[in-house]
This record gives sequence, structure tokens and C-alpha cells, in this order.
Amino acid sequence: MHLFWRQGYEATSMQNLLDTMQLSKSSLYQTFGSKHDLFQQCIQYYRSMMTTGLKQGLETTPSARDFIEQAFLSQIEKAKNPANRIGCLVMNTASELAQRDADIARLIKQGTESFIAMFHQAIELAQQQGDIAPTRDAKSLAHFLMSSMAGLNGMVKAGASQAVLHNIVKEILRSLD
Amino acid sequence: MHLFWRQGYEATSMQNLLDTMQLSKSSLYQTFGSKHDLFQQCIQYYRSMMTTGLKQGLETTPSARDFIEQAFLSQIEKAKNPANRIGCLVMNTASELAQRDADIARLIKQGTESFIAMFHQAIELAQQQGDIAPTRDAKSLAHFLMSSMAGLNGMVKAGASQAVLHNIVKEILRSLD
DNA sequence: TCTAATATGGACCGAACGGTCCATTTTAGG
DNA sequence: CCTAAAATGGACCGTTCGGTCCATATTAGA
Repeated sequence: MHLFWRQGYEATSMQNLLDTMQLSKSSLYQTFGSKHDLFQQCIQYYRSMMTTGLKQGLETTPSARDFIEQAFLSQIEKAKNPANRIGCLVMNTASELAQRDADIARLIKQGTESFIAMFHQAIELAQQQGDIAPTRDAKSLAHFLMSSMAGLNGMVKAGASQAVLHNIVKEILRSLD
Repeated sequence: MHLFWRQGYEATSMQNLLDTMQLSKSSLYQTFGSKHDLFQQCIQYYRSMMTTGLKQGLETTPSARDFIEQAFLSQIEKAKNPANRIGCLVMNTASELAQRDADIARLIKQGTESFIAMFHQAIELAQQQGDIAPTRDAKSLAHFLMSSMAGLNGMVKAGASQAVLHNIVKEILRSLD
């Protein structure tokens, strides 16, 4: 999964996978079917990994708004290490494959909807906690935050400086006021 | 350029390029050097094409804020046609290659900086015209709009519905208030 | 018209691609 | 211990990859 995440689908060769997984070719094909099948399983695993992680984070953070802010600020922190400038597997794949692979497109759709649902939940919670105005449309804000996170990850990959990233997050979080 | 734009670098084969350009292999190599060289020239051409187009648009639009709003709204309109869901060549390339190709990374950096400069100019103009509060940090807003545009393009590629895209743009434009 | 430079088609290159197959080894249940 | 099932290494497959090379065809200047 990390190989696909870092390098993308096409740029990751079977040999690359075999070396990293320390598996023989026959084992990999017998266990996962094909490169394409394996990739799909990686995306599903990534999605479940992220959603359970985020769900836990949201439950353990007292303030839902803090949780949202932390989600963005942690991206900046992560980006300090070049090895972590790998974006999001779902959005990376959307960029690379979604327009020419219907199976992948379906998984991407599920992935983004899961993430949007997490944001939505956090926003509604923050509204209950009085940290986001109840007049704001939670659905609309959730879509916006999803897009903003995608954009932020894109800027990280494009090599934006820490100063630029901080500006971006500052303006994103400002729009929650 | 459109092939690379639509399919990405790796997914575009030399044969693919030869067929589309209606050129023989020897001609292409003699004229453009290599696939990698050709790709770099495409990125530079894309950048100059976009910046001159945007510059013209900004000069001919009476309200700079309208120009900015139109830039985002036109993305939604374009996304109605699946054939146009190809994002931005610069950001696509940032996602695919920037982390493992220093030459490309440099071009990407130049590209994003050009786009940010366009946004910056538009914002300052809108501030002069009284359509954006002069208290807002133009640089910061420009970085935010660049990231927002990248995110919006990402969501388009991920297959977001028109309703979702409208929500996103609504919130982006709201943050100019 | 002759000639020198340029453009072109196509054969060819080694390497890497994803994928299949089978003989052998390892594992586990009775 | 025996046997059946599962895991494994590695040879092998056809195809495609980006790139080179050269003989031929086309062009343009003198």
C-alpha cells in the first residue's frame, strides 16, 4: 500500500512489489490475484485505516473544531519531512486513474464520501459544542474541507514552502468562523 | 500536451504521441530530444498559455473579484463534460512526478508561482476596486485560492457531483468576504 | 540542375512490463 | 509417519517500453 501511495499505480512495478513484500511472484498472484486486484485491496484498506483512525481521533478530542484544525495543521507538520510528501492515496489515485478506470472510480467515490462524512460529523459536533455557527451549512462546509484538504496535499506535493502552507491553512480555518 | 494533460506522463507512450502528432519516431526525437524533454516543453508551453490567457482575462474583466469568481465557476461548468475532467497539467504532474524528478519539480514550482502571482494581482486589484477588504493579506489569500483551485480540480477528477462542486465554490468565494 | 542539408519511415535494440506455469519444497492434519 | 494441501522459486511467455540507427526521400539554396 505504501508503495502505491508513494509512487502511484503505474510507477509501481510488480518487481517493486515483490521485493518490498518479500514474496514470490506465484505467492502474490495466488493471494491477491493481480496487480490491479492488489491495488484495489490497498485502496479499500487505506480507506478503512483512515476512517477508523479519524473516528478515534474525533472521539478522543474534546473539541471537534480543534480536531478539524489539528487535521490540517498536522499535514503541515508532516510535510516538513520530504518522505511524507506523498499526499492521500485516494486523491492521488483519483488524479492518476479515476477518469479511465471505472472500478477504481467507484472506490475513489466511496473513499471521498467516507472522508466527507467524517468532516460532516466533526462539523455538526462542533456546532453542537458552539464552536461553529449553527447557521452554517454542515454539508457544504464538509465538501469544502474535503476539497481544501485535497488542495493542501496538492500544494505539499508541488513543493510549497512552510510559509505558504501556513497561509493556506490559516485561510481555510478562518472560513470556519 | 493534451495527451500528457489527459493521461499523465507515464501513461502516455511514445506510440501514443507519434499517432497523435502524426510524426515519425525519428522526427520526434530529432525535434524534441526525448519523451522527457518533450514533456518539459509541454509544461512550459502550458504555463505560458495559461498565464497569458489569464492575464488577458483579468485585463478585460471590469471587476477583478468577478474575474476570480468566474475562474472558479468556469471549472464547474467545464466539469459537466467528462472529457474536460482532466485537472491542471501542472498540478497533475506535481502529483505524479514532482517528488522523484528534480527537473520536473523545478518547472512545477515555476508554474504554481506563476498562478499564485496571477491570483495575487487579481486580489490586489479587487482590493483597489473595493470588492475585497484591504485588511486581508493578499499573499495569504492568493496561496489559499491556488490551493482551493487545486482542490477543486481534484474533486472534479474524483467524480464529485455538480451539487458538491457548487458547495465547494460557494464556500471558497465566501472566504473572500 | 546539381548539391548539401533536412526530414522521414521503418527496422532494430535491450530492457522491463504484467502474467502464467510447473516442479519442488514446506506445512499441517490424521 | 504418511499424505494431501498450500506455499514457493524460477523459468518462461508475448508485449510494450523508450531509444537508436541508417537508408531513402524531400526540400531548398546556389
